Amino acid sequence: MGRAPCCDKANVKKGPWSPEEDAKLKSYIDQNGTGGNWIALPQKIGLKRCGKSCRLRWLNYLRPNIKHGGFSEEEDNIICSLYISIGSRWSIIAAQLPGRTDNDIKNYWNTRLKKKLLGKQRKEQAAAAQARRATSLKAQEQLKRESTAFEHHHNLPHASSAFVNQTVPYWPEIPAVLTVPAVNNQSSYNDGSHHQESLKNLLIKLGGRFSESPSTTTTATTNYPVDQPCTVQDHAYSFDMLTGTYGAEAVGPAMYQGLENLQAELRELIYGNNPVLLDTTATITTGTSTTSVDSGISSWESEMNGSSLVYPTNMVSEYGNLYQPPLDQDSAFEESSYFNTNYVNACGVLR
DNA sequence: AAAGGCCACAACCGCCGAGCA
DNA sequence: CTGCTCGGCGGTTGTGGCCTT
Repeated sequence: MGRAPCCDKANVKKGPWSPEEDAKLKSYIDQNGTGGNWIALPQKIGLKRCGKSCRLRWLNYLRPNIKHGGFSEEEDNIICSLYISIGSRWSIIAAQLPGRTDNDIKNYWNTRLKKKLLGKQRKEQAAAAQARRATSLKAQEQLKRESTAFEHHHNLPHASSAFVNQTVPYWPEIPAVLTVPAVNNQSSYNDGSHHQESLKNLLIKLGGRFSESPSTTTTATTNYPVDQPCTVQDHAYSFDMLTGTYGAEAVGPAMYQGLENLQAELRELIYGNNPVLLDTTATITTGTSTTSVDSGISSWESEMNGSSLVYPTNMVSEYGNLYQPPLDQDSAFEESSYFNTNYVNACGVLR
């Protein structure tokens, strides 16, 4: 048995509000306030409306100082930035924009901002795909040359190594988690998992694809998912995402020596113009190897101030996942004045 | 000029959590 | 502790106006 309806559905009017209804509601609330009981309010003033409908009408339309339409660039940026940080918490986002309602912002996001982001994303996707094809081809050729030289040096029959015949990608998958800063004074939303989920959802909505592996948990060190297709980790390589170098236990590091350009290109490709991925604060575990690097808030902040936040679909899909800075970054962020000062330019992508 | 498609926005629906008896 | 009510929220739908063909 379901819950009792909030009102008698048969006797309430639905659909657009008439000016008379608006006037009745507004006049009553102006004089008496809501009385703390929206459900009873429509009966008091003789409106055949559901109490929730009255509340919504008041909050979204009749309330004083409500702004409609005409979002400024700054408002765009704030919405975008906060959405990336906290997800679809429209009421919180609305609280940062005086005169705007959560419904307004939600509509604006769904009808315009999201499309703007997608349009930009597609452009970047096309460019990145082109770059990746070129890089991949180059790497394949180099690998072939190295392999041939290796075989020749060790007097091995050509292409006898199973390694050569495997369809191993030239770079590892990126861990499936990523942490973004919390909004100041919104403690209920300061848990890292929520941020990860929000951003993950955003990227999925924008066309990305994520592994649902256990690595989506909030941990500073992440193992690659075991259910992924053949990846570098499967072959016991370690790969420093930041320097592009392979670990000592790697099976075939020599095959990658001399590929400095490739490393740089991969770094550019993977991290690209990406504020989070560019953050050089990862602890990345590839198989059995863990690579720790510097951590800090400042890099996130600086990147947030100057970079596109769009994650090209192909990067998300091809590399599977994003990486997560150490967890304690979240709490450090809560103590910073990040959102009081630094969120505005985060969406340069919109321009 | 008319029809169909698209878009923006208002409003509704249903779930959830807080507060209270 | 439990169950109920209400407010709040986010997702979804309906509708009217504008644009394109």
